[in-house]
Amino acid sequence: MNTIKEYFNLIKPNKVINVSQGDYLFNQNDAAIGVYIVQQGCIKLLRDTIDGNTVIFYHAQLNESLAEASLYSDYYHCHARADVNSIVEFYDKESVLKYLSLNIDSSLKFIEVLAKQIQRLRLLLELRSIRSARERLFQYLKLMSDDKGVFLFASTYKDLAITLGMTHETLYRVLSQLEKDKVIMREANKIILQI
Amino acid sequence: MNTIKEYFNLIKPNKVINVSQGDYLFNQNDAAIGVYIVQQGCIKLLRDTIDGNTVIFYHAQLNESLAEASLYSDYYHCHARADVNSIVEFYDKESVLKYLSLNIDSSLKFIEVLAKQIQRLRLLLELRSIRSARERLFQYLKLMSDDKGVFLFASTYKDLAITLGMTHETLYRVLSQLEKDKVIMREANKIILQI
DNA sequence: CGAGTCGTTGAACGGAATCAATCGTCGTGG
DNA sequence: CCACGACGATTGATTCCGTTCAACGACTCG
Repeated sequence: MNTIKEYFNLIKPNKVINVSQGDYLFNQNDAAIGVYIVQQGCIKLLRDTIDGNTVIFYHAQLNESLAEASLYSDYYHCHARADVNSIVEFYDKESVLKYLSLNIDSSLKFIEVLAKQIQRLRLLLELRSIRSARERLFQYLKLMSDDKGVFLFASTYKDLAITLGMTHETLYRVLSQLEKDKVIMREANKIILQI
Repeated sequence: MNTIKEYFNLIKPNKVINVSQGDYLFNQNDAAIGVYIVQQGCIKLLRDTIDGNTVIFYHAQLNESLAEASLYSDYYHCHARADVNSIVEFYDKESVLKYLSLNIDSSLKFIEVLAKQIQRLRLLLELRSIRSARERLFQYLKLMSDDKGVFLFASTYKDLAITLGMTHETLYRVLSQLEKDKVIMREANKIILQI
């Protein structure tokens, strides 16, 4: 639903790229040559901060686009890394811009995708303004879980910690705290909110 | 340059609204009825977190649009408050969407504005991942200052503290620390980086 | 099998939040 | 017009929570 793929099908990808686990699709400050759509696997957008920490902006999943924001920028502003072996389609910038300028429906869809991105980023920013680690995690889980209170995570706890702006040690601690207080239950790769 | 105003001039605003200092143009969870462009003054987009803190997403200045991201959403996701007496133009959602669907150039410009927003938000998120308050402030100043190292702030120190995700007390402390260490100089409403 | 990484817990430290108090300024209303 | 209140700017003292450093078991992958 939040994918642009369906509105993007009149244009052919320039190429299809295999990215092995751990490899970078592109790096921060590389020339921004185009956008990508994930066909298989998952690409993570991240940046390294001056003090050696990491920020994760986005996990691009199946059919989701990435680097859209770089359409109007000369270089990429973050790294794109594959956590698992992944396949992505590449669309060069000129073709995309031309395509958008000819297909108003796609442009509108693109606007929608970008607007959603903005809301997602604002949400992350809001979360970061919650000082308490426990509360920050709890609010995140509440936001990200489905109506049954189930939160599935594709990624690792370490990544979750990064997303939440805390160390993984702190995350483990607040997780077991919340579990002890019967606020959550943990299973294989899901967390269940007790409401 | 980052304003949509110039590409938005074929459409007439539904109305022009005066917002007095301290008043809210709209509140979080109000029905999203349209977008606004600042004609005079400054509108701040903000949200309150669960623990009583505040997040500032954006300061919309002259000719900048606000609430664009709400075009595809049923309600506003944040508050919009005027810090000074301000005047804004209002464009209802349907007209804007219709206008965009008829004017490909405006759509593309809109995409550009949204892309810039995303990059700004990512920057803020990156800043939030810097743990040390001093370093966080320093990086912010480096990013936001001009090539002479001058950072002008329209707003107050308190708002700056909120933007940086720290208390105003902490901000004052690191400010005077940086000043003592001759990293910055402070004047009326500017901060000058010594490089 | 060993290297590497994730998940987990413990102990100690440090830095930012919190609480508190003061000063200056600005606007307002009696 | 001046007193008063509100709020921004500033600094001090104390507390507390998250980081940091460290160690260990489990698991995977080459």
